[in-house]
Amino acid sequence: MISKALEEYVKTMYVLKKQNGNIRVTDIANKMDCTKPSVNKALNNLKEEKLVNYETYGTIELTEEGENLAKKILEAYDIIYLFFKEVLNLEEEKASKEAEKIKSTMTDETVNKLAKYVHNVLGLSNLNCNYDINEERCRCCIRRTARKERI
Amino acid sequence: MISKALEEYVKTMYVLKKQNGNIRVTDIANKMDCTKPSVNKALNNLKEEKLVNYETYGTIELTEEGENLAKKILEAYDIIYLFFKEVLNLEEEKASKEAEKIKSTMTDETVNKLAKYVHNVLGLSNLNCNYDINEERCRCCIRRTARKERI
DNA sequence: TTATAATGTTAACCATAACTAACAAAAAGG
DNA sequence: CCTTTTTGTTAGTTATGGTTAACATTATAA
Repeated sequence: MISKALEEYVKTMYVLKKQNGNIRVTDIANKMDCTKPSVNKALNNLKEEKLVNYETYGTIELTEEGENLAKKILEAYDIIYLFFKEVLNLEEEKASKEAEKIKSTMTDETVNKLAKYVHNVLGLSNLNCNYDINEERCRCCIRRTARKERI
Repeated sequence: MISKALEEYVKTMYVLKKQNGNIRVTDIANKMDCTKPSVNKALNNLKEEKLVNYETYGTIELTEEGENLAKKILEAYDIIYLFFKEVLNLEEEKASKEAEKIKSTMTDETVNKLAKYVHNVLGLSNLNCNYDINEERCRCCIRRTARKERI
C-alpha cells in the first residue's frame, strides 16, 4: 500500500493529463502547492512502485496501474463529496475539503456502500444500482456530474 | 493544530483514565501498540502543547484542554461509527476501522451535521435534536450507547 | 545559433514519528 | 533493607515527506 501523500500525486497527475494532455513537474508542484524537488522525489518513489513511467528529463506518464489508482481515488472523492453536499447539506467548499481528507482512507467496500446509499437517498434510486468503482460511468446517474464539477 | 498522531495519544490517555483511574506510559504503549520511548516523546510534545501535565517519573494527567480534545475525538468517532454501522450497514469491525481513520479529520460542523442526520435516519428522530459535540450527553439518544460499546 | 528563460534534478537539511539499545528510577518481594 | 523486577527515560537510528540552494538541461526568442 502506498502512502496517502503519494496517492495525492497520482491523482494530481491524472487530472493534469486530462486537462493539459501532458504531465509536468512544475504543474504538479503548482497544483499541489509544493516545490519541484518534492515532486521529483515523489516521482522516483512512484516509479519504484510502477505507478509512473518516466526517465530523467523525460515525459511523465501514469502506468495503467497508476491510472486505475487515480480513478479509484477520484471516484471515492466524488461519492463522498456528494454525500456531504447533497445529503448533509454542507457548503460546496466544505464538502470538498472534507471529501479530500477522507477519500484516501476508505476501503472500496465502504465507498461502494456509500455510493449506493447516496444514490438511493437522492431519489436517483434504483435499488439495483450497478455502481462499481472500476467502471467508467455509473449507469444510473451521479458520477459524471460530480466528476465534471471538480475537474 | 496538533497532529493526528498526538491526538491519538490524547484519546488513549482519556480512555485509560476512565478505565484505570490513572495513566501510565506502559499502558499507553500497550493500547497503542507502540514502544515506551514513543509514548515518552509524545508526552513531552503534549506537555509543550499544554494538553498534558506531567513531570519526569511523575503522574500523567490530561489538562482540561486535553480532556476536551479527547471528548471531541471520541464524540466524532461515536457518530461516524454509528453512521457506518447502522446507516451503511458495515460490519462492526469495519465500521470501527473506518471511523478510526476519519474521526480526526472532520470539522466540528461536519460532525454535528452528521450526528443530526444519523439521529433522524435512525428514527430517533427529533428534528430539534440538541446534539452538541461539547455536551456530556446527547439529549435524545444515541451518544451514550455508542460510547459504552467502545470503551 | 547562441544567450536567456523556464524547467527539472541533485544535494543537504529539517521535522515528525516511529524504532532499538542502554540506562535510571521506583516498586515489590524476600 | 537490599535485590530484583517493572516502569520510565535518554540517546542514537530510520523512514517519510517536506524544504532551500545550487546546478543541469531543455526550450524560446533575438
